[in-house]
Amino acid sequence: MIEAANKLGYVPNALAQRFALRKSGNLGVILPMLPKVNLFSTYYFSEVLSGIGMTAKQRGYDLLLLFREPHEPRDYASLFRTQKIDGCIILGAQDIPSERAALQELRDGEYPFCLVNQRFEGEAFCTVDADQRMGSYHAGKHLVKQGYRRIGFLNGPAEYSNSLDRLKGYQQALKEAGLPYNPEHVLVGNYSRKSGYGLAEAVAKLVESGEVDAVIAANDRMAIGLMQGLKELGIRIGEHLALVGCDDSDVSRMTEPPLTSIRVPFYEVGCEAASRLLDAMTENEPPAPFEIKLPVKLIERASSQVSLATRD
Amino acid sequence: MIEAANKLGYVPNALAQRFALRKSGNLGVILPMLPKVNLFSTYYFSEVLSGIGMTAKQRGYDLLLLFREPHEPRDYASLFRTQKIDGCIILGAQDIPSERAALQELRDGEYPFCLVNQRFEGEAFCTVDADQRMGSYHAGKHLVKQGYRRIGFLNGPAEYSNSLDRLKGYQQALKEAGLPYNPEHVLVGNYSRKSGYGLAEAVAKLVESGEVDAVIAANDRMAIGLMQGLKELGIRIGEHLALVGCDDSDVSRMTEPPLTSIRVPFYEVGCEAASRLLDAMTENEPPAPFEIKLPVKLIERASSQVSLATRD
DNA sequence: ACTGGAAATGTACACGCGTACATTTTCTCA
DNA sequence: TGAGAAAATGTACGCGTGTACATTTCCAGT
Repeated sequence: MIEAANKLGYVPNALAQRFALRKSGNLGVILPMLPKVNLFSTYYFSEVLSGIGMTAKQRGYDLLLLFREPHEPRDYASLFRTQKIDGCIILGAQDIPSERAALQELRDGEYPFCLVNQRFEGEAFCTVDADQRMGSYHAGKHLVKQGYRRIGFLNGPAEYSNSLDRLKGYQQALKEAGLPYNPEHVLVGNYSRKSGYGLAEAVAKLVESGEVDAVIAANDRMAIGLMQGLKELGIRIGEHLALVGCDDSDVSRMTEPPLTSIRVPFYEVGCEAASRLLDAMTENEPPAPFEIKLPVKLIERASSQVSLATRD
Repeated sequence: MIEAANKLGYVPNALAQRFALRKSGNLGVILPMLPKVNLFSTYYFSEVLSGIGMTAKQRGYDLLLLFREPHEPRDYASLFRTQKIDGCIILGAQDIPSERAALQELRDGEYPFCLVNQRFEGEAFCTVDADQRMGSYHAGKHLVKQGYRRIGFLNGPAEYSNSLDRLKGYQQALKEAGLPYNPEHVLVGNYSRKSGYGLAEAVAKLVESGEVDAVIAANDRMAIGLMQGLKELGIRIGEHLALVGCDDSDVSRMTEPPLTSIRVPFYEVGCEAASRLLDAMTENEPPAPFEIKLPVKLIERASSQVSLATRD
């Protein structure tokens, strides 16, 4: 019977199946448009996306890619109302009112969703994140161990919870080492290479005045921009200044000197988010909120070596 | 009437609409799994994907992302048979028998599809590509103009048509400059940084024996790997050897010295592929094959400057 | 051989929309 | 005011599957 159908070339029509089941079978992935203006690294997105994609595939879901243009109103709920998706994962979310409102609407409608790399203070959403706080904590500890005592911090914008996490880890490392926290040693870029480059002068001043001998950057792109800017100003990384990045992206291996960085398991983050979300979707109760933090790892390279610290 | 419906909170059900119309409304994008093993650059995929995504969005199509695992059988046609997609764009296709068979099946079934950055000799498929041949031709001309006369070539595997295109452009540039073509000056990697790194010794020998004073690499990743390997062997780019990459990826700006490279309009490639394919899909005749080649542009940076060439 | 229950098979309907066609209403012009 | 055309509204059905329920078949136990 079944083999007869196969021989006749019958293939079930996914459209009709899904209509009958009232399930789209689609897992939506919402992500900001990222061409040209590479605020986020493509490395980050492709890793997370691959993780989501693999997990969804294994569990029989298709991936619907939903690009959000920068200033488009965030109406995630109608994707559910129109039955285009059965659940969604949101990448590159920001802690701004319109985003919060859109997410609250999802929660109130009991639509299953999961945030990646962004948490919202005071809200019990499902979130999978890397332990960014521990990341910059380890970076700070590492620099202290290498003998650096005047550690600056190059952070990203506050609308990303990761920025706050990283700052906390940095502060914690300073505190444990008995070093003072000085807000003037914290600079803020926007995660782009250019913003790092643009802050090179400010960092140079801090270095030249002896206020700072090491910098932790909140991502590799800014770290690399900073490296380039500092180089033009005659400041050599690994000699005049130690530098630690974050993401352990491809480019961290390609700089001169290679960049010490914090490895974030982005692929696993994607897997975890998809896996948890799909779990919640199969039991059709309102999904229980969770906050996962995956461990990160410091990858030591030459940019944070001991060279200058030993000289005083 | 219509406003009444809106007030009552009616939203049309996309599932039912599509079922009734017998159209999925989905544009499939097939791409190889790319985590960890970064044979392809994430830059390439995210640019092309963004271009496709924007175009599809404007025209009311959703994007269905279909990851293909390396050794999975390529059954693209059943995506159409099950009505999961109405058309598809294939990224990272390879010229190997199983791929050709899968594509021929699509064509025989008159399923609309478009290849990106891969052409198949002897087949009339729809293709959008960058003019890679002109790219390495310009690179060659540029190096000749800078005074280099012993130009080597670091290519990628032959199952990508772009590799052959680039080789042809390289040969053409040599010919026009009256320089001999020597197959021993062509090395083959696999587009990964590591493969470039691994070929550094071979290149070093060619440089030290005076057989080669410049190299064109088929992508930036291999060029950067090569740079790193050569550096460890004491050969300095821009001094002992000129180097040109291809892709003009982010990293080309981050190397030391910055890498001359060929800018490929990947975003536009994505737009063009999606746009043409959607055009073909709306007229529901069997799609007329096309082969588009988008122009590329040489971006001159320090890695191919005149420094050594002027010294002899 | 008869009964009871499990398994296999058959049947009818619902899902929510688009569409074609029938019906009603509105409008135009004589 | 009425005829005719044009527009608005109403109605019925089909799309291909899942599912619940009715029916039949099968089989074991007595």
